[in-house]
Amino acid sequence: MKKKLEAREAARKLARARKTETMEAAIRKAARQIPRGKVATYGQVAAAAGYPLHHRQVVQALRGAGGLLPWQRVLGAGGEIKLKHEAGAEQRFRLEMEGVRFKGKRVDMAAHQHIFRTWEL
DNA sequence: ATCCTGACCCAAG
DNA sequence: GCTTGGGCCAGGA
Repeated sequence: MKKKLEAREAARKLARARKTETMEAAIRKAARQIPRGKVATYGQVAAAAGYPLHHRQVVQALRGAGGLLPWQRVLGAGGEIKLKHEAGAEQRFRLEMEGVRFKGKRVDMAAHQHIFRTWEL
């Protein structure tokens, strides 16, 4: 009885997990395309992954994947770093190490914005 | 099912 | 530059 319910619950959970995994995988794939010295916005990464309007999930994906991704190359609209305090300082530091130049508080997007290759979608 | 939250985005004033 | 309001979406309590 109870066992059956548990099994069903587990299956449901798995299906959900796999679904989101696909989306996150696509997002990670897109994020990985950003080369050193280049950057992209959350919205662009989401769109490049095939999920426009899912900029928020990009955050989830980046947080989850942790150090396996060039998370520092993903910025908010206008080239703004959206992280706070220490994390934000580290992101800026990492980018500067890659040669990314800042215009005040924002990244010089005109010079460093990565153009995603549409045929890789 | 509802409510809240988040490394968001954008147009207005 | 600023704040405000509205829109978007998935995940967790």
